[in-house]
Amino acid sequence: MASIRPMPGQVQSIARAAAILRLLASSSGRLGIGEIARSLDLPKGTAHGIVRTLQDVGFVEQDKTSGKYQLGAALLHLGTSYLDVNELRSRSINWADPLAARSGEAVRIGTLLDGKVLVVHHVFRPDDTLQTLDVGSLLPPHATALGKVLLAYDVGAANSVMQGEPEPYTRRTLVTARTLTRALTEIRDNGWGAEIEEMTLGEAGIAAPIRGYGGLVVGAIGLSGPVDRVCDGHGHPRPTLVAYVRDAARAVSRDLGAARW
Amino acid sequence: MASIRPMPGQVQSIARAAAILRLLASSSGRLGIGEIARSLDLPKGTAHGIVRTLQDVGFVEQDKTSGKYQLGAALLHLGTSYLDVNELRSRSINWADPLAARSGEAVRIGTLLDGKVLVVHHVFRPDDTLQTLDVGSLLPPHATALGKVLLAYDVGAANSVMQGEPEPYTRRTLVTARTLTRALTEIRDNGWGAEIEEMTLGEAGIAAPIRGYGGLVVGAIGLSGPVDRVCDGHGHPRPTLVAYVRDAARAVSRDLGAARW
DNA sequence: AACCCCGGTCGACAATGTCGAACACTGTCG
DNA sequence: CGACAGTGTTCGACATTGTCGACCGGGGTT
Repeated sequence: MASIRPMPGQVQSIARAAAILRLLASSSGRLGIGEIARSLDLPKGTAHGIVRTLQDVGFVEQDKTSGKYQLGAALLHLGTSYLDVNELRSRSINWADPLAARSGEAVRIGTLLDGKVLVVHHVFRPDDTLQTLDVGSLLPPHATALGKVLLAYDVGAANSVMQGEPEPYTRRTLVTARTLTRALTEIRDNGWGAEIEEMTLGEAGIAAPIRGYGGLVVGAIGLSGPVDRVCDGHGHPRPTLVAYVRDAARAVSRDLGAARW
Repeated sequence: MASIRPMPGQVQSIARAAAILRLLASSSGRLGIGEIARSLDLPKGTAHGIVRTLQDVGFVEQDKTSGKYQLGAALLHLGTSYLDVNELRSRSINWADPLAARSGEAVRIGTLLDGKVLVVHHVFRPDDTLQTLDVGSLLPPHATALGKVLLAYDVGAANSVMQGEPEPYTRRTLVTARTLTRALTEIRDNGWGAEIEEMTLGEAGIAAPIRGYGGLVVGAIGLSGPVDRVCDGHGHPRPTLVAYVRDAARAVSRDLGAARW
């Protein structure tokens, strides 16, 4: 195989199947065999064989009329099964609700997946309504409080993010390597991080790292809401909210077995 | 392989990988390589190669201390990506909320996956609190209103369910082939179905089929709640609620392109 | 120290999946 | 209306690919 990895054994048919699934997930909507084969630089026949198998196991479905393929229902159950097993999530739940209640804001718990922030738990803002559950969503790491905290403790991910031109969502989004690195070191010094209108105007967030068994950062917990509620008059995150978030992060870390936190 | 070969070509390494994922999903908790290999009757080395690849693509994770494997985070995002594309879900959302509001009960939309009911959408009971979101869960088909409706229009699935000793959850659960077939024909005659304390005591549900493009049943929508609210004094589902459910099902079917409904 | 389990590795063999051409079909263009 | 450019799909020959079973290195328990 022309792949760059002479790793100790990789089942490339499985790797290709995974690539197809990722492709289908990224390009929202249905894809044809030709598009799939072209995007992944595979012979049409090969791609078809893989897709047929994926269809047999329920990982992809085919729209009978157009013949195009999309993700299958079996993946949904696998995904939620992952949530049931995920220790970060299960330990967080008990602490996320109180944090949302005390702060009055929406709370999310995320972990790093492939350089982006995967939301594994989400508690709605207590009073409000009409919020969309974004468990399972991928958030940009450089423009969210959760993401920046996670990057601060994962140099590899931080580097690869800075390699690839972070997208500017607002004027305040950190896009240069210099500003990002400075923000990350500041987060490491403080033990928490914030984001103010870097993702969407009028919104701000506060997050703190969650540590697992060996003291390693395995996730982050944070809240987000309107700037005027999250920040004080000086444009800084309200200290009380910061304390709430840090307390919650510490509590989850303790539950996960992180010794000295 | 041990399976028969009626199909034109199956990439068995992918099929095996899928089997491993399903196995990990079903047996909640972590599994070792040995257990996996034994359960699927594979050589240890082979199982290891597949699992290693699945780990590289993020579909499984390994607990560093115990060495055991569990589902990976990448599946969560794939699963929710499926929800974004799923037409049944996207069309249902607009009608599920009103149904929940009018009826005052929780609403769920499900489809058949591998003989069970996969929940693709879930609207909480309006007033109440403390409900767990079970999007992505698998419900027993023979003991839920959604399930029985789906079985009524899928003879294949109905047969395989009756083959395999349905589990009795309460005394009223339908477990024999005779009672089940009679219930299914009744559902077909009426165009809707109900379930009263067949899954959990004190709970009842009403459901109606959702039809897709060719008039084929592609899912079901239903509500569930306490018996005394869902049923009238005679122990029958309240006609008004039934009408609500049927109207919602018709509306979704129309959105999906089912002509004469 | 022997044992038995674990997960992980390696290499030889051949069964396996890959590949590209050809098929059947659709809609569109000239 | 015929040719074309698409589509998804099939098929069979080839050799690349993944499989397999023995072997390695550790941790527990006996």
